[in-house]
Amino acid sequence: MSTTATPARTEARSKSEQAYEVLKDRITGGDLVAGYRLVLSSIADELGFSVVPVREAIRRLEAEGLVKFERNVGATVAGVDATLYLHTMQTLSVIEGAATALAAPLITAVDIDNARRLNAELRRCLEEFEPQRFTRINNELHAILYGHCPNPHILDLVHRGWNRLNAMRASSFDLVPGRARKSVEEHDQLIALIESRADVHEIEMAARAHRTATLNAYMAQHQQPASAI
Amino acid sequence: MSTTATPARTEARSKSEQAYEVLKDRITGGDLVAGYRLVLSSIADELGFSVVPVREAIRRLEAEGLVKFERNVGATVAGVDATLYLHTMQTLSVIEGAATALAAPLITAVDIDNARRLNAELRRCLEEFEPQRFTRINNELHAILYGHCPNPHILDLVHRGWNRLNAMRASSFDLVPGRARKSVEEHDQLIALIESRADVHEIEMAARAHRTATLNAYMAQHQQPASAI
DNA sequence: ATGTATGAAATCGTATACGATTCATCATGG
DNA sequence: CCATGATGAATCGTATACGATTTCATACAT
Repeated sequence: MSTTATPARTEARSKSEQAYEVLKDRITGGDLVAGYRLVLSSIADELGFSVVPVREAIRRLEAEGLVKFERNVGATVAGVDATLYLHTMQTLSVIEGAATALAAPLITAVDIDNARRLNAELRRCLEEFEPQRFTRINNELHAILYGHCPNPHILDLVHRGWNRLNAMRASSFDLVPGRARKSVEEHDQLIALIESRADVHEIEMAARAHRTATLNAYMAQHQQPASAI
Repeated sequence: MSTTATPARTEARSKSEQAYEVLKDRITGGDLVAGYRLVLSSIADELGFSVVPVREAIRRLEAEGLVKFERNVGATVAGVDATLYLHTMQTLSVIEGAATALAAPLITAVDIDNARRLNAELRRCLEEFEPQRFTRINNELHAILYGHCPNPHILDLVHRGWNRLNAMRASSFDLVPGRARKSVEEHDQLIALIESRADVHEIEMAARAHRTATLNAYMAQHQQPASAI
């Protein structure tokens, strides 16, 4: 305690980080719709900070692709352009596929159990029609599968991809009607593959295909050509 | 003189960007050795700027992994830890493989010609022993192969990966003696594969293997276990 | 009526100033 | 002699202030 009253805890995160967390949560949580304009002074006032840390937070969000920043004009929440969605999904298919493959050899029996439990939850969400919950559980399930990836860079890229995707409200499954059910089945196959210690390359391709299938379903519904990889 | 003499050209980049460019060039150019300490006020004085834009530039470099930043302590040029090198190479192998595969169908005959010319240059660099030039030409050659990748996210990740790698002086080939010669041969095979419009998956695996081979050579020399993917 | 010039308002960009934190140094007691 | 706590310098974190740029509305001329 430096002065007397307030402990001034050294572990307290900086205001830049606080602003970053708040804005990130709002964007990925869907509170801020795409195209929403982020004005530095307004946000600063609301948070009780100065504009400087807010500015830094926004630049950081820009680097992660969650907001678009134009010089001397301002920042807006990144839009959901169809091609942007395509590119994000494609990138994530590659990265998450690799992450899942790298994590597969290190997965434990407990992880497998948890994954199966979550997938059962997903089935229940389907029956009771809880899309919100479905999306959340789906995130957790995949996080288990790629979580042991020993390469922090790749892990970081996966997280960024998921963030961007979550920011695009109507998270994949709302967009394509029949997709969710198939997705759950693919989870079963993928989990079985990992459990059996299959070839890492096979696992990678399965994980990639799982995501690419969602993408293709989306593309088919929106009548656009899908590029193969 | 901002009022009358100088038109105050609107195209001038902001000081943040200028600082970013300068620092990035110094780091990737090898002028700043790993571990070098970046003090805000010193850099600001040297560039004639205030600390604010310099700070922003450094945070941006941090996001790209070129500098390490510690709160209330300062920034240092990111180190060349062996495991960091491994992780960066592994990530790049995945990303660049995908980028090359996605770009392959869009490549032109001119590109193929240029690639072959550059690879011939590489051979000459080997004979005349010009490692610096080899690294530069090698960059250009790969840039041609993945350049047409239609996914800007993936392209961006590739560039970041190369930046990080370039920042690690002793760029791969100085580290492993016999590797460069084999690398040139693999280029020939990869170019032929792309020219023949081979299966994109095959191209992806070849491009990935090309980079993984460099990584494995490095690992073998440093007696560490290589993880398979 | 439409296009263009002019002005004001909004917002960003940067400089300066000061408080907060970390780290090293040194004195002090065991 | 070593451990521990105080003290100071170096550096980062943020607030405030002001200048620069963009944008939009308005008035004017064609």
